[in-house]
Amino acid sequence: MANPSTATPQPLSPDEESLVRALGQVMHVLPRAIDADMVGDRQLPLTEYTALMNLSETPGRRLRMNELAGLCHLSLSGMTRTIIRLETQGLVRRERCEEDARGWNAVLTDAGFARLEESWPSHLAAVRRRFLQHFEGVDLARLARAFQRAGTAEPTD
Amino acid sequence: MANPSTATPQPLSPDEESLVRALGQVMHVLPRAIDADMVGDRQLPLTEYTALMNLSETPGRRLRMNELAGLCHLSLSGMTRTIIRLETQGLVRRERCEEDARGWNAVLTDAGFARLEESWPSHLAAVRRRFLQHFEGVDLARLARAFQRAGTAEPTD
DNA sequence: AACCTCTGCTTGATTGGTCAAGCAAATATC
DNA sequence: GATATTTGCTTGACCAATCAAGCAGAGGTT
Repeated sequence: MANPSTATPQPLSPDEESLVRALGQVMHVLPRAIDADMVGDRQLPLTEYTALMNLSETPGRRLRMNELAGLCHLSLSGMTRTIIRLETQGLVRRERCEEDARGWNAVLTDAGFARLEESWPSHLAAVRRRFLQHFEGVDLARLARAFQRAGTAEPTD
Repeated sequence: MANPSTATPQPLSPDEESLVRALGQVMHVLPRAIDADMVGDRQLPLTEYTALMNLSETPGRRLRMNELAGLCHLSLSGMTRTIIRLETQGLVRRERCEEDARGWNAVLTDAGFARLEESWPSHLAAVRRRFLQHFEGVDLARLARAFQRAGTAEPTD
């Protein structure tokens, strides 16, 4: 990508403009709102909830730090720190990886699973109230595909 | 909000589930990608760009800290710090507010405006490539309205 | 088997944000 | 018009994330 903006692209149309602005606002408001709902409700911040949730969906309820970080959209060091927080609460335990002694597995404890079960209704409700509720009548599957493209695709140069 | 999750709401459908996951990813990836494009291109981080942009769209190219913070989706103290960064680069100047001596106006300097003009093609290109491009064929106006609701609405209890 | 080099994770330093406390000007109340 | 309260912004303390450097185990090459 030597100089991606040699030619100035088409300015945004009014619809594009308001979509971009609205997305900016949602990206700011939504995680805070959901996090606040959950913390107020069950004392479990969104980052930690996400980690527990991803662990719970996995056979053996365990994941390598690497993979978990990817699933949580966190850097490896951010993940380390999150797991440490969870470990001190007894919600997660770390075990050396059997096939590769450099690796660690984060393992969901029974307490962690219980905590997750306790929290998920609160999370679910927050997601519905704060987000999904406002998309009645929108083609969700199509929208999801568009977001997946935007989230994963490399930009066309 | 005494206990918003007394009744467990309906679990997410597969479409809802993947929309939520995809949104999570986009919220993580998109600002970083755009910011990286812009920093690589013009050395102007997204937060600072947003501040300059909002100032430029205003009569007199000036705004009270309060209003600017709202437009930039930043806390007042976060805004103070951003403006300080911009001030040391000479892109913004602060002036006591005439009608209310407690208040400050952030004023876009000529250098700041020039910097913005220099950067906006890069920002525009990034937004198109990283985001809008993936929404061909989607009803943008309708989508924008849904996001506005999600961003501004108080949740229904 | 001794030696790179690579990989998986942690740790230290920094950053960009938040909240709470502080300060100075404005406004209301008596 | 003095005092109390509120408002607008800044400052200090903190926090959760990042990046870069470090360390220990794995794996190849000779």
